[in-house]
Amino acid sequence: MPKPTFSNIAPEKRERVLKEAARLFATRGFAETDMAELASRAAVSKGSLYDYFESKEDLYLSVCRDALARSRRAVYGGIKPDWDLYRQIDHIFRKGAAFARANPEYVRMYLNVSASGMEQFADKLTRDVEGYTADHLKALLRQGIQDGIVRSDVDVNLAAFLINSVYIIFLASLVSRHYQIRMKEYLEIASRIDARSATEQLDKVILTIERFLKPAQTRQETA
Amino acid sequence: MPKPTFSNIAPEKRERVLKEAARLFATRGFAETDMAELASRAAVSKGSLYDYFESKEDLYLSVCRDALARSRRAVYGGIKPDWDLYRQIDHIFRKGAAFARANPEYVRMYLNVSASGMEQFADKLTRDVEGYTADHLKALLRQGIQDGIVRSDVDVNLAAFLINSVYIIFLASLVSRHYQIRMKEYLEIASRIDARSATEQLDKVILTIERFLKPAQTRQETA
Amino acid sequence: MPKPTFSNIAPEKRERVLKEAARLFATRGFAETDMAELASRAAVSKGSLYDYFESKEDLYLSVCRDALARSRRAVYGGIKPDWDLYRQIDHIFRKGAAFARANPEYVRMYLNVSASGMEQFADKLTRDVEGYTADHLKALLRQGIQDGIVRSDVDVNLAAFLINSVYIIFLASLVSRHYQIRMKEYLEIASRIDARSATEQLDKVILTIERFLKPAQTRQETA
Amino acid sequence: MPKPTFSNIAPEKRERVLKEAARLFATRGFAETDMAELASRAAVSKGSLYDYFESKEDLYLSVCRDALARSRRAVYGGIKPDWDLYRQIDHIFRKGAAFARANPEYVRMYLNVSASGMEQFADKLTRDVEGYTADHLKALLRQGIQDGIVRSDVDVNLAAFLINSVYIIFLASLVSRHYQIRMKEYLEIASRIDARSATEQLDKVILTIERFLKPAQTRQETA
DNA sequence: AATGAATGAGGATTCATTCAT
DNA sequence: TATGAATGAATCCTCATTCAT
Repeated sequence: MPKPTFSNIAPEKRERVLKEAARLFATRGFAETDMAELASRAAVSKGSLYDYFESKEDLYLSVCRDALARSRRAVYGGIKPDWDLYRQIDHIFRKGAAFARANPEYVRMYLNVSASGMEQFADKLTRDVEGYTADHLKALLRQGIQDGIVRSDVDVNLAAFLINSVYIIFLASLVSRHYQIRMKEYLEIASRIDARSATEQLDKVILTIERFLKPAQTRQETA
Repeated sequence: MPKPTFSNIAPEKRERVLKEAARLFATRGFAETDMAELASRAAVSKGSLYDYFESKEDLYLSVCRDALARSRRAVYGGIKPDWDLYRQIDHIFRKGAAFARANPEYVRMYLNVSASGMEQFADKLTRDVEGYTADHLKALLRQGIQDGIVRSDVDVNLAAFLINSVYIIFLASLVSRHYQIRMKEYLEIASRIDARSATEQLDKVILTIERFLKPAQTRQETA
Repeated sequence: MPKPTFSNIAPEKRERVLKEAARLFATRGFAETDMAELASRAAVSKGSLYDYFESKEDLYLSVCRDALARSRRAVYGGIKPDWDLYRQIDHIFRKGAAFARANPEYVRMYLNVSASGMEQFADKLTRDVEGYTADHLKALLRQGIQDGIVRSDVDVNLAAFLINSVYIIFLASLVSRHYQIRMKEYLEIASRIDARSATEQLDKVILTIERFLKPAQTRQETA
Repeated sequence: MPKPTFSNIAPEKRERVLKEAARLFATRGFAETDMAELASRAAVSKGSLYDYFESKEDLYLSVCRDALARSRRAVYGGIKPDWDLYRQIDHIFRKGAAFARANPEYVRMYLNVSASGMEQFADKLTRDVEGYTADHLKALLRQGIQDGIVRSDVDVNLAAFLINSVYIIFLASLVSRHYQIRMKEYLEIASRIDARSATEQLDKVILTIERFLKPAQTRQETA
């Protein structure tokens, strides 16, 4: 909830503020981000920042909401409703990974919301963020079972939970130092994780999810 | 690396410092934790804290290392080497969940290391933390394949990565507000996640992992 | 000295600005009053405020002068020149108290001028405010002595000073938290000071002043 | 309620802080006083100020309480319990005036508490300050009536209220620009109010109070 | 005459760390 | 080894005033 002033200013300025805020919050974290530095990077005055947002918290929340909208557009925007579960999962994972590579700051900010001291933001953001994805995945799974392309003994809620967990950790592995190191340790990758190696792993992950979901006969056909 | 002084003081004081530090860091996060408050909670003087540790960073790192040792003991301590993969996974997940419920501060600190601004700690901790688990899981998987209790088409590294990812997210869901809300959204749990409902979900998760790993015939036998 | 612009605008707007300024200055004090808040309460733009007045100081001064004119009209307006001292004092005290109850903000602003940091305003306002009252009271006292209704041994200047002092403190006791508490402590009033109890005390104050001024024989007659 | 630290530091430093705080608060007022300037004047660091006091408010309150104790000691300290009303009033007014001349900052701070925005301080200080004086004056008046040195038709509470009102305004006239100008206007004093002219007026004020309180016969004897 | 976005100096408060005792 | 007073840079936020429209 930015102040009304924020919608009155030049769109480029608005973009600049949101973008630099995301970059800084994603680099330093909420507590360590300095409003003065943010203002100077966004080429606005400190005072203006407070004309646009009630507080640092409000700014953070606004950036998160903006990030959410953007990522949803980027990941879910191109989906055709008639695509089946597997095509949609493939699309979501690939667009998600591409988005994470192009906008690592947004994924970092997502991860930060699970850190200590960020509960206030989780309370205001998480249900919104996760509810959408959860509903989407569950609907797809249910339809998949109905259509016979998903094993009927799959627990829809748990499967959605697990698929999204893998999604989160995979994206996190593209943007957070900790998860990067971890992924390299697990997948025995020596070099920096570049687009190529990321895609390579992504292929395997998607395949694994499919194999896990498809009914026995279907799987054999695929193999 | 605490200073030598830290090993000379009374063990109860040492415990108190580590415990209160973990609690505070896990509640507030690194940046927001106040050394003065920490000192007062641990009933030592601010000066003493700096007699024991080089800096706030050093203290944080020491607490993390201590936490790692404790959690490893709690989770891997009771494992008999001759247990097979499934028995070990069951043990690890259950002990891990119990540990997370008993010591949420340690899991929270783990999560914090993936947040922005914590890269310095990830660089010093992550490989250690993850390497051990990764090696253990991979060895088990390899042995499992050799013994014919794990599907031979499983990619060992990726499977270890995925199993551990699920483990992390599950524990996170027991201690972090964000992941709690998320889990409740996915698994459609209305009430607080208590020991009972956590175990219930855990059973399903463990079962799902098994089903995913076991060769077709084995799975059919199980069913 | 508002700018000429201020006399060109709609009278209702002029009133609104003066009234809201008085209310806010009287509530927060000069330093703590925010020109932005004032503008929004008066439903004018911040820019307009500076079209009407040179500065915050100028606005404050203007409000004080306006308050002075209003209070003089309210208190001295209804006096007939042929009334004697006692009738006029009675009238002044009662109209003054009524004015204070109806417009506490003006009396509060008067009190504020004696606070630290307000010397600039005292220099510009006090002589004006006090000179008028002093002259009036002294003239009345002199006439009273001449007419034999005031003790001849009364020091006119000091008596005027004391009468007005009592007047000030009494009005202050109707509008300022500090003087309210003080009055309740002295006069042992338990409840809020309402119109009834204020009038009751006022009667006694006026009577006391009369008794103090009247020559011995006159006083006995009165008793 | 300063923090315990404040009682641990060197007494000279403690005095310095209280004294410079009183000076600055009395010069600028609460809102306009800068903690940084105060720290530098008291030759302590800004941080230390916050080791001694919870906040600016706490510091202000502490200075007021200290001022109250000092002024009470200065004014009421030398009184012998067997002195009669008139001797005590004479003593109080003269010591009060001397104290105000020697420590104008304390009287200014008293006046500030009645200004807008200072209600929080009035709530915490006024009853204490005024209760003591009120009780003292009322007891003296009651005793005076009993002893036949005070007119029996005097309303004790109101008389105490009025005497103290005159006391307040008189002291205020020694320290506040506004009340100084006002006094000069009323008493037609052209020059600065120095010790001599102040004492001169004080004599008259005390005499007037006496004349107002003494029974008719006594008064005639006095005259 | 009116608007409201923009500015940046200013001000309260915090906190890691030091050091004399 | 223990203490806790001292420091001052750092940081969030405010606000009088200006000025382009």
